[in-house]
This record gives sequence, structure tokens and C-alpha cells, in this order.
Amino acid sequence: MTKLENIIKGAEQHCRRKGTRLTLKRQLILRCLLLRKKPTSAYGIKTYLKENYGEEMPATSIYRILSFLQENLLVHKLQAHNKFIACAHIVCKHDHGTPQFLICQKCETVKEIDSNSALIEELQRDIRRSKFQLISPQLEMLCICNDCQTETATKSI
Amino acid sequence: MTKLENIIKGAEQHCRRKGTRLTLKRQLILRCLLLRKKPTSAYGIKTYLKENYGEEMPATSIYRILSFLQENLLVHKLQAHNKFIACAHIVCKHDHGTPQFLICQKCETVKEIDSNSALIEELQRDIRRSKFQLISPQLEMLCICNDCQTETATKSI
DNA sequence: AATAATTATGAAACATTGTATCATTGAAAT
DNA sequence: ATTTCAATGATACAATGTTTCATAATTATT
Repeated sequence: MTKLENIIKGAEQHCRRKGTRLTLKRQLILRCLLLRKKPTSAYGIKTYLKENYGEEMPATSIYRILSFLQENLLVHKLQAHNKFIACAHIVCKHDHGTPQFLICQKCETVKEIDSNSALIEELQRDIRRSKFQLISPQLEMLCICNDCQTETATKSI
Repeated sequence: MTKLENIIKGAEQHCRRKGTRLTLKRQLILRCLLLRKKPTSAYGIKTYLKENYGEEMPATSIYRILSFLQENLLVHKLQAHNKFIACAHIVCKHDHGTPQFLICQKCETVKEIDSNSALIEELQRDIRRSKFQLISPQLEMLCICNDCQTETATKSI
């Protein structure tokens, strides 16, 4: 079984456990995001579906399905560019505490890292101290990735 | 001198030091954000200008001016909702390391907090370890503020 | 199995956010 | 005074997201 199919199967199980359904359309959109790897906008998915599956899906449905996938922790929305990306931890026991995304501003590569959980806990303490309660823990950090760094360095010589 | 005028004066000095100019239009938009206090969209500013100053400003100009204010560290853009807010530290020696915003999802109140800088440094180390380089350090955390929490708690009784 | 109830998706129209391009105005500099 | 550069205006458009109402598919109930 391919890795992709394995992830899809994992996602199905995950939904079943939560009492929700990973319908074919939802599966299709998850597939897109898994294949694309890079963050993709809702309309980007629309185009991708059209070009690769001949499937015309209305924007409303795509947004709805993306919401479903987010609620079921299968997809993250990157606020920084209004784009979506498949969760990197669908088939591992990794918990979904506070995902942290490093986003390259040049090539849009995204790396989901796992900082020291003590660090995250301290951040949480700071938040509680300010009388706020974290509801959607997610950190996005706008970066330049190593490849793009060396690229520009070379160019400027 | 009012606090507002004091901040505007501070912003002017700040620009002068950087060799940029806080023109009247730029000042006007900064004023809006300082008065509104809550995060405001570009078009929200447009409406505000119209209603409160009778000033019709094209969207392009507003976006341009917001970019200017961001570059000059007078305004932050909150990625989470595509809205803008005046920097809380225009007239203090506070440095602009890594601003951290707690954003209430109900009432949109924003609190700019200052976590322990050791914490931020560790986050930076994690990033470097992943071979990324932070370029626009800013953390946005989606929360519920204390007021909205107690409000819903009361309602549910 | 037939029907009702619920959940999921489609379609159309629209609202909001953001940008590209080119023209115009205003300020600063020689 | 004229040139130059910086700042703003105007128009058109692209991209993102939502509202509303209709239809289809699934599940539950009899």
C-alpha cells in the first residue's frame, strides 16, 4: 500500500472514531493537499481538481469541506497566506497540541516543527497570565528556508 | 497634550529618524487605528475615514499607506483576520523583537503581550535548527478573552 | 422496503480583501 | 524655474470568502 493510501486509511479511521464521515469528496480534497504538499488556496484546490480529476467543484463546497477537515484535525489553515495544508501527523500518535509552522516566504515550503513542549507550556502560562484562553493553538512563523537563503546568497555574488 | 497627539508626535519623530515622512494622509490613517483600538480592515478604515472625516480615500492608497506604516513599525497586520492595528509601543523604548498578539475570537480585542525573551530566543533556536531563518517575527494566538469567557459562562447558567 | 429525518453537496449571487497599471499631484533639489 | 523623485488618485480587476436556498445522498424509523 502506498504511503498516500495509508494516510487516507488513517484519516478514515480517525473520522470513524470521532463519529464523522470522510466522504469521497472530502477524501478527494485531502488527497489534493497531500499530493500538492505545498500550501494551497481553496481556489487553487478548485483548479487542481479540475485539471487533475476533471472534477468541477463549487467554491462553497470546497470551503465547507476544508472546514470539516480542519475540525477533524486533518488539515491546517495557514492564516499567513490564506492557504491550506494537510496535517503532517495524520498517521502517527503525535498529539495536536500547538502546531508550529515555519513558512518560507520565497518558495512557500512549510515545515511543521515540534518545539520543546516546555516552551509551549510557558507561552500558555503567559497567555493565562494575561487572562486570555488559547482556543486555536497554532504558531506561524514567516521565514526564509535554507535553500532560498543560499540561492539569494549565490545570486548576489 | 492628549495621549493621541503625543503618540502622533512620537511617530513623526520616529519617521524623521528613519528618514521617512509621516505625511498628513499617513497620519490620518494612523490616527484612525489609534482611535479605533480594535483591529480594522483596510476597507474598514476607508469607511471610518468617510464617516468621521468626510475623506474619500481610494483602497489603493490605504493599502499603500498601511504598508508604509508597517515598514516603519507603527502598525501591525494581523494575519489571522486580515486586519490592522496600531503598534502598542510607538512612544516607548520597547524594542520590536517578536510581538505577540492575543486575539479574542469573540470581541476581537487584541492584547500585545511580552513574553519572556528567553522563550522567544528558544523558539528562534528551534527555527535555526530547522534551517529556517525568521524574517517577520510575530506570533498571533487565537483566544477568548476573560470578559467573553465569563459572559458565555453566565449565559449558560 | 418505504418514509422521514438528517447530513452532505450544488448553484447563484454577492461581499470582502488585495493588486496592477497608469495618471496626477506635491515636495525637494539643483 | 525646472527637473526629479516621492506620494496619492483612479480604474479595473483578481483572489478570497460567505449567504442563501435548492438538491442529493445517507441514515434512522416504521
